[in-house]
Amino acid sequence: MQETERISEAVIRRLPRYYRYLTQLEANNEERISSSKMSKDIALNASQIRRDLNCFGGFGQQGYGYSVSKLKSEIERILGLDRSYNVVIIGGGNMGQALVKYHKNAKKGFNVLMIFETDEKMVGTKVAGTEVMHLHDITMFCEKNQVDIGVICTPKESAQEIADVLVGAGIKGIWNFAPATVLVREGIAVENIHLNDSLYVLGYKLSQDEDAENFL
Amino acid sequence: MQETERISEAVIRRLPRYYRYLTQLEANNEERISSSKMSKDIALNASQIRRDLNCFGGFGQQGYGYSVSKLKSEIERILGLDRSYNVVIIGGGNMGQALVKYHKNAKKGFNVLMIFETDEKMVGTKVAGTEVMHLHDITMFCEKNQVDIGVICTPKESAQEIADVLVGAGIKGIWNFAPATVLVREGIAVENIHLNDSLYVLGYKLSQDEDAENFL
DNA sequence: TAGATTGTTAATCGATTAACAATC
DNA sequence: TAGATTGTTAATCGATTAACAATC
Repeated sequence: MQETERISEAVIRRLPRYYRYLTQLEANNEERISSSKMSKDIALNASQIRRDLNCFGGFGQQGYGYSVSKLKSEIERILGLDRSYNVVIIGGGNMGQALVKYHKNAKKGFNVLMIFETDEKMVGTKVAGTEVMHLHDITMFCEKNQVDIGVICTPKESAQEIADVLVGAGIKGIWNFAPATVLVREGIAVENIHLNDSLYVLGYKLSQDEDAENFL
Repeated sequence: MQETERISEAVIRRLPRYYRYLTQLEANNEERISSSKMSKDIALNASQIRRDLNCFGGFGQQGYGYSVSKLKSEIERILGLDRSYNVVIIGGGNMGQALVKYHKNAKKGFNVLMIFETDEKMVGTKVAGTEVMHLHDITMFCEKNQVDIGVICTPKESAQEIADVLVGAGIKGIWNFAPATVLVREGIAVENIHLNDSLYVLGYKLSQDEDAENFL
């Protein structure tokens, strides 16, 4: 049981990156990979890679490296990609619609059961084959269908309120696309996608690089 | 000139959060704010907040706190929200389309000039009022229109190739939505939005919380 | 002035990297 | 066996937090 010591968030956030890389290696029929080769390809320190992977158990072999397929399936297991989740989307605007389509096409394991809206004109219609239900039925629906994850795609004003409702309805994770900080009780996981924030940071970096060039 | 010492990325990534909070305070007609009140409301350590803000100069006043409007406009300036950027989107699929609409509605300062596609059926049409041009004209277009930012919304296979083309065409920043690591030369800024990665991390956290509950 | 709150230094904590012994 | 590469300890680096003097 190597997993007793809590794994830091920094490590977890690198796992999907390893996973993407391993998927690519597998597609190229590579059988083995060393931390030093990996280091070059994905621009992470080799020590760090070995340390990260070792958090979950000794997947490697001295003198050989790591088996691509074994490592890939271990990361799959750690990230829970072998499990499946029930998902609802709140808000049927641009982002909500894009996410429904995205899930339909690509994401196994995350089943979008329903979209919730307050706009009466949308209620009863379908978006990419997924039904739209009125928001006031969300608690009932989530309880009945054992929903794991709520995706918040509403305007920022309603984000916290929706989060509270979701948590009340027994949801365990929130994927938040609203440009607002949502606070939840311990034991509930929140992942934020703050598009604005990211764009602002990009803007900042651009101006920094400009300064650096003017300085030369 | 306090900005000589390089500001860490961790600090920069908190600025949009401060900014969101200040916008909200301003909407509520709050004139002043202390680091301790802020700390409670956005769940960050008060020392950290003071330290972060002080990276850019002494915006506060002992015994009083910070002026909401002054602090907000300082952060605006630091993040470059007073500037404006020329943007192109590469890939007119779900995500590309959602982003065009998003920018039309909400984002001042980021002007989407053109969408690029390889799908001949889309070329020449418009998405939410923005024209679609064939990808093979992208270099010419970017050079002619002084494009600052390229948004990659293509499948992962073409992401690196597109990034290389963009950099070759003089672009300074990349907003990457493709689930792939893009590597660029120094001086080019990249911001990644890896939706899959974020969802995987959410899945991981869910299973951790489950474990914790079983342990009780 | 007294009270409040910043700006800043010092202490702590955690994450990254280097180094190397273990071992395939 | 010799060479390669991991797993792991030790060293470094950077970020966070606590404490408090400065000052409004």
